[in-house]
Amino acid sequence: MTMKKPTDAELDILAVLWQNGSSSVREVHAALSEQRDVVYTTTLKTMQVMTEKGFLKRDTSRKTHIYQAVIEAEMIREDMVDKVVNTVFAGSPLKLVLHALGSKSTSAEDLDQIKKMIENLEKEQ
Amino acid sequence: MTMKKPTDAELDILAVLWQNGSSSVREVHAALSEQRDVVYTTTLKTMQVMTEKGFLKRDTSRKTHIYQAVIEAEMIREDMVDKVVNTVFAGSPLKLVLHALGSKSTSAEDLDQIKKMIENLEKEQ
DNA sequence: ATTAATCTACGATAATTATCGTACGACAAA
DNA sequence: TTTGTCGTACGATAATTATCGTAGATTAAT
Repeated sequence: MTMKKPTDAELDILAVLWQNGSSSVREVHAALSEQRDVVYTTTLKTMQVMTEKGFLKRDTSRKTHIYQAVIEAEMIREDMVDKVVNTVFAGSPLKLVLHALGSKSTSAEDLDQIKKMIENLEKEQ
Repeated sequence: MTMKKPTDAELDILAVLWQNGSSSVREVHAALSEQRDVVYTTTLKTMQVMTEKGFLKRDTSRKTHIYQAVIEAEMIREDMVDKVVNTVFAGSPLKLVLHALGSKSTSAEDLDQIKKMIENLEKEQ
């Protein structure tokens, strides 16, 4: 009973729902349109398909259906990170971490949090 | 002239070539077979298509062609990490880092390296 | 020289994704 | 009540991926 993984386009829609919470197609489409060109009915259709697949569920009690993510981000993080690590980072999580720290500007607070995390990990060992 | 991104199956093949260096189809296929079930000619065909796309180039001077990756891991890291961060980590690189540190057992040496990296970043600020 | 093993070429097709257009119902405004 | 807006349903199809099977060439082994 393994949940099939969402496609690229589906992932973008899930991201919107995770970010903003349950939304109408119109709302999701507005957010998507900021990233790339897409027609309204394409978004609609994709969300309907995602509902069939079990990724989303919806409230149809009103004219404007409200969609909610069923699958949670936590459920696919592991797989996605593994894939990235095992392909473009030669299987080394360390490289991924160093890359993430290096390429993106990380705030002082964030660095603090990471240091705390490291201290905890060192205690465990 | 944007390089189109490799598909999932293609990425697996690239990973093998990045890891082991230029290889024959037979060699790549052997590595792939350890991960999942796939027929030899499928691997062959995919690698031929990848060559057409410009992801690979090959030495055909001998009977057994030797394939080499043209695209480098560095060229698509950014995009892949961005995608992961923006979808399953709510746009926060920090969350990705904490996740990577937490879920995988990180060695003391690795933690040390990260600490050094953080110190350097703090100096810069 | 046969036979067997190893490879590439390549067509075919299944499967999956991504995109749109059209139809049509509900509802509100004029 | 007619018209325009907003929404869903859904078929169709293009585009892309993924997978195999078969044919035929080359090389090695007997």
